[in-house]
Amino acid sequence: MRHRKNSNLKRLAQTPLSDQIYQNLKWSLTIGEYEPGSALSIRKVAKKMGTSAMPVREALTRLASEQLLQSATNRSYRVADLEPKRVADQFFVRARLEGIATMLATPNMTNGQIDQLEELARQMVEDIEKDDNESYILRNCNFHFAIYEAAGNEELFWTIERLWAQTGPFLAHIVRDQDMPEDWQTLHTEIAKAIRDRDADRAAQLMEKDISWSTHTFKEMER
Amino acid sequence: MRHRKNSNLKRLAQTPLSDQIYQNLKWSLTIGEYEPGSALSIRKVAKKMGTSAMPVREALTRLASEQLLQSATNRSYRVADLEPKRVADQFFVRARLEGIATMLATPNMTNGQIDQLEELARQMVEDIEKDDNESYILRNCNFHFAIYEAAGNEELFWTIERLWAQTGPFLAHIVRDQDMPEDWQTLHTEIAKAIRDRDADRAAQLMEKDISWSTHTFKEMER
DNA sequence: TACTGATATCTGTGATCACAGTATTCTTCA
DNA sequence: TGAAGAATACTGTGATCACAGATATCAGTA
Repeated sequence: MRHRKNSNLKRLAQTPLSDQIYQNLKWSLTIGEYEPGSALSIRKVAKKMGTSAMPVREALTRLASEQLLQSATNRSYRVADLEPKRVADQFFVRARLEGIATMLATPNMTNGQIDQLEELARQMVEDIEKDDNESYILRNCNFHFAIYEAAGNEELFWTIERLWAQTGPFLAHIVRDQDMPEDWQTLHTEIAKAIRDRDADRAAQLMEKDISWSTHTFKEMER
Repeated sequence: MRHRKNSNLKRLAQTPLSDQIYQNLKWSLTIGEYEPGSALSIRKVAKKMGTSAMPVREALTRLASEQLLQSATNRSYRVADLEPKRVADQFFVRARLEGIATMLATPNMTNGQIDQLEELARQMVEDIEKDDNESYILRNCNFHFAIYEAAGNEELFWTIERLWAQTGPFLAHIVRDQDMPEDWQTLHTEIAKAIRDRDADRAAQLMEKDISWSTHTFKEMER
């Protein structure tokens, strides 16, 4: 009687366990559920997920391959804990790519989609007032990705998605610990407005501003 | 008597077999050794490498995770064979990122490094005249990466490296089958000159031109 | 000859074990 | 009480097996 113990993850039609675990962990990283530097052991995660070590191991090596996790030799996997310079580099690349994506998206978005952006922006202001960081992080994520999806460039979307997962743990750290600059309250509303006006250059510029604030924060931490 | 049969890959100090295989295959993809669509079976690659299936399997899932390989359910892994639109999207992202990297690199490069660029550009002209495609591909790769390394942004470098591996099989296909436009002979020399003049904008512009030629080629294949 | 259906082979995936390192804990001695 | 060293528990990695689904091969029929 081997195999198939009772498991939390069912074997869904055709999607391998390792994929489910990979997606699962990647999302957790994106929304900052793990602190930078925290350890993830194969067997422990496997126990938590209710599977054998095998699929977890694949998921972790994949995440490490995308530099979301770090792996020293014969040491447990850890959530990447990078030099401030490196994190700033990541935010720099994000700023550029997301600017480009915004420029591409601006003429493509329907008025209905822009309505949703404005609604999200409004709710995010509420989140800040209520000090609800977790909700803010989620809505911020939805806001941005709604735009990038409209850009219509799969490769661009996918690259940005990876960068979000990479910077996720750090951004969450900032949002939770630091005071957010005041214009963050209005920035997302302005972005939605620029898209409404079909002003691609301004939308892209605001988007880069939104992200590069994080860049500056990390460059200052370097000192 | 299990384990450790005679293997082509030695267990080098601290670098896992799966890493070696991963790097090995990734490089092969970058320089276009595999045709898009060709199959890679875990057990066959393992036999060729002289290892068990285990490390090969990790390498292949990692490559698939980075979209260098495709994996249908219960089917063998294949070198990505993408829609022309998707490939064009990849080249678009590459063009932008490599433009940015060139701009960052221009003020950083030493005169000695620029000498090397010019030498490479000169040799590439020879390669075209001698119709030595494989040598051209290698030198082209070295030329570009020498610049991106000088940009001093690890994240940017790494993202571009991944995109090269993704577009590698397609670019090699173009270089081998199509006639290259005439200004390719002089483009790299011009890029080196612009960097020598410390004209970052012009260097970036030329770099984007170099890459976007591939974009247009693939957009035309779409029809 | 052309089509059909059964059989054999090959595919990735998950589980399990063996191993060699690393980290931790616990004991022992001063 | 303190430090040092041995023993134990834990880590990722590689090999091997079991399994189910997909593919290819080949025989038998019309």
